[in-house]
Amino acid sequence: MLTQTTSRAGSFKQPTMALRQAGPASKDPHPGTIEMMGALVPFARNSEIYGENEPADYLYKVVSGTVRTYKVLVDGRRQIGGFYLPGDMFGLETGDEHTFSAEAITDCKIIVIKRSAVVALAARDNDVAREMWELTAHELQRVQDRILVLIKSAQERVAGFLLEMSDRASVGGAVELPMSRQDIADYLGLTIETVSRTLTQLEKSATIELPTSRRIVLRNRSALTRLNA
Amino acid sequence: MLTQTTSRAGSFKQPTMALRQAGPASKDPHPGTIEMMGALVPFARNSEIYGENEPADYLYKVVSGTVRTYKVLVDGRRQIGGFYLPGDMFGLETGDEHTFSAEAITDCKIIVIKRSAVVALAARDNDVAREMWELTAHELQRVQDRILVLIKSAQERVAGFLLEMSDRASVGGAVELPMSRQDIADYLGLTIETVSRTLTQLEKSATIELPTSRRIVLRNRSALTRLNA
DNA sequence: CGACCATTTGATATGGATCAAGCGATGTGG
DNA sequence: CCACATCGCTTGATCCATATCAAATGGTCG
Repeated sequence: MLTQTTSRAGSFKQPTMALRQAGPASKDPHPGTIEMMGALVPFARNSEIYGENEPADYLYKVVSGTVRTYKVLVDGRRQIGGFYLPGDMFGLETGDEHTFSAEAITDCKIIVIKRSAVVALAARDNDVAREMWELTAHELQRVQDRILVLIKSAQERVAGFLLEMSDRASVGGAVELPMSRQDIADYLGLTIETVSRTLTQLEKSATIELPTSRRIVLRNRSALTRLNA
Repeated sequence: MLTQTTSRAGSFKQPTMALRQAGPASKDPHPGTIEMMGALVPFARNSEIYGENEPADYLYKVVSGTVRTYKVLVDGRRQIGGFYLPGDMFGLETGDEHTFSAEAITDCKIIVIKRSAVVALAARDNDVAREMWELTAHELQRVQDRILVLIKSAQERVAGFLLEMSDRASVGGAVELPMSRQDIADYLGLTIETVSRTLTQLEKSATIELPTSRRIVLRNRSALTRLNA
């Protein structure tokens, strides 16, 4: 069902990074403290950040670039869990192991934070514990919303996606898509052909413009909102 | 798309309950403390426990019976967020308002816990804060899994549902379904007809038995697992 | 320029939705 | 206690949105 487009280019994984350990960060913490506890690590386009079933020893925060998390089913279908843009945290899935894999879609700079340090700190500092709770709750909200997306029609999914991205990756009137059609399809639970067709359809109805395949101008936002049902 | 089967029978909502307030529970807390802070409230079959967009002032834990959470889209489609059986907590969605509604599928007894009390306690007690984090993370895990379900075929969804329910509501070899076909359909993102047809199909292939429509015997669990892909 | 990869476009197939009856269990009123 | 209405479920016939298969186009990089 999926033609394994997912290139696994320079699979270099956890690059034995010199983590600046939590050190003095333990005193005087405040909201936003958590990211102070990590090291800034660069990841190349298409490189793996972590793999499914690996121990979830780290949390991640995007500084620049875009990340996708995903899961590949036995039959090859790939479901993208989410796209993470600068400012977003990811990797805070539940248990001891990651339930998704994560890859850099573009070259990225990512803050990598040792989970044990956060957990230890959270045990002493309520603000940190609450920040973790809030981050998890926020992620829960995001995933809840995705469930609603997956029961909608192709038009509704694509319209919703465009609106979502325009809120998150808008650069002067246009949406700049860092991800491929295959990524979008696997995110929305559609095929690339359906995504492509839906976009051209929206273009023909003057709802959007497609200067290039990765750049989209929303011409009629209310029409999209209406489609979003 | 949905023939609003969702009866709103005795819509009596928050029954001005005399909440046994947190009182002495604030001292000596330990894992599992949270539920000690609530009152046991009965809800009748099909009654609303809370509505979408209502302030999320309470958390809930099922003692007996079954609960569904759901959301109705503008066009009438209904998506069930989850089924909650004895021992399960629900209502811990993110922000200040519930993003789903909750109804009793059967007569229920439910522990109702004031959120503000939990939050206040969590601010002082790390174990409580961590318990909340874990509960939220657990719910996140559950919703993550549901996303994968929604990209699968009808057979896969139904097979997965049966396996899930047999782990959760098995009574001596048979699965006892508290919910209607419409509930199952709205949970899996299918129609009642497709759910029904898939079940008869599984019955014909001797994978399951259907002594009654609400009672299902799994005859060939490995076949279901295989279908579950 | 030519090879390659991403995207679009076209033709056809199909799984599940929709529309429409039928059927069995449950409950109600005569 | 039975006739009948109701409700939840199943089954059948048809339709349609999206997948699948296939090919053309366009953009990028050596």
